[in-house]
Amino acid sequence: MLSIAEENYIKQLLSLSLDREGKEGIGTNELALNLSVKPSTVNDMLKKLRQKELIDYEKYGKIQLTTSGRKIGMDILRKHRLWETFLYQKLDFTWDEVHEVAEQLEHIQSIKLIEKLDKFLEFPEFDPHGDPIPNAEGEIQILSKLVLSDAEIGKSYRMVAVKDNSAVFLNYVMELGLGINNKIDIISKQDFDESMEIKVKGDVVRVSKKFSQNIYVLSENKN
Amino acid sequence: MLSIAEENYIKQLLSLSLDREGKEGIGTNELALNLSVKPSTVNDMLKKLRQKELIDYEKYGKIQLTTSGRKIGMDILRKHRLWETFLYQKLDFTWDEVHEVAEQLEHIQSIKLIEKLDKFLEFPEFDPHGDPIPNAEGEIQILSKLVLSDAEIGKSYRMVAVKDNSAVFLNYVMELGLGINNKIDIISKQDFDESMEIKVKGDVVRVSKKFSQNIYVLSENKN
DNA sequence: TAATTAAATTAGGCTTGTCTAACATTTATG
DNA sequence: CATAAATGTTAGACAAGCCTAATTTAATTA
Repeated sequence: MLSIAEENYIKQLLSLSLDREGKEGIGTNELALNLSVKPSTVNDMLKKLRQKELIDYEKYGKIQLTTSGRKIGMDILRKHRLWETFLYQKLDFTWDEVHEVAEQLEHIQSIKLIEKLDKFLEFPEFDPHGDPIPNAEGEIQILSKLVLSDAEIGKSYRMVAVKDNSAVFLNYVMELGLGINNKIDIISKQDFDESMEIKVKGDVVRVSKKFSQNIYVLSENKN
Repeated sequence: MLSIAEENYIKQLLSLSLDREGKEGIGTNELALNLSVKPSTVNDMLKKLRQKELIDYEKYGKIQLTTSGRKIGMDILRKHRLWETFLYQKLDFTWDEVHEVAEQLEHIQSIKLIEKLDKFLEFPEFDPHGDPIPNAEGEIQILSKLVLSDAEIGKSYRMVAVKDNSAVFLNYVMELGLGINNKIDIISKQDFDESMEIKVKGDVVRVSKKFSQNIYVLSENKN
């Protein structure tokens, strides 16, 4: 069982390696900066994590998660994103409030809790920020979400999250009858102002660029 | 902000003082036993808690929570019992599984979280063990729950929890149309086998002693 | 490539929360 | 009421995680 501190190092390593798509390894200073601790502290922890075979790392070298380190990181990320989804969907937290609390909740140790939470939330695929939730095996959906404004004419998508979380925006979204998991067909796009016509529940509506940039969708088409 | 260790000491002190209805204070050894640490460790912590004015305590004397210590303890107890209720009611944990996980969840720091959780659960008054949930002011309902078998003929009660949590029992409870918050009128009691007739939703049914000993109720009568 | 800058490491120290072992005080009992 | 037993306290040690200051290694650039 890892301590909260250890979990936070692993999580941050995973997050940094996801950002850079696993190219080159991560440095001590960089990790220190992201965790708001001093490099010397990171150095101590690196030795411990290497000892536990959670990272590959040698003196003055770059840091990389091992397979088991990565799995643990994914589990934490999964918990974080499931809790964010819970706070957002069930407790009416706003988009920007969820992160801080999820930072604490992600360290609760109980496999059963996460399984049951996942079920309670009806197995969500994306968190309220539109980021994919890893499955229990620590795998992340290959399909990555995109912004509605980048959608292609004639194709179908599924709304998975919103970017803007203001009341005005959410009200507008609701008025259009749009919600999480709704299907959206792209009817046409205007080159002039980049507005687009979309079909939602049988109705065709025109939305502005500003609007479509704040909706995350997932492609429903064969890949 | 208290550490998790500090919170656990306060919580245990509160729990012990509630058990003995606040008579004499609590001893170092006793506390150590309950927290699974050594008396010397407790002694160190006592000095710190006194420093923070959370306990009244002097060398070789007994320990008592101060008003602010008690308030903090009540807040933790409130969180613990709300989380237990959540796990039980929303995530389908069983009666005996909730405690362990709630021990962790009770230390999450977010007033908003607890307020929203309370609302989500529709302001429950009792946890799945039938223990009262302190309100946001750290007050506990004066009305204490009792076992249905101790109810008085002619009076009305409200079901607040079950003691037995087996599937067979819960099924039986459901078959009778009985659920949390349902009103129960006590019609009669048999001296021979201590079975009783109760009225639930207009229907009068007879239940055994074994049954009535596993239902917690709250008196609905004037006090 | 030599010198400078940046990055990483080491050494030593601090706090928290724990321990063991020794000592002090209270309480209970013969 | 004196002493044994129980309870409580102190001293000193240790691991985890953090720090600062000094040092070493690697990377950049003049």
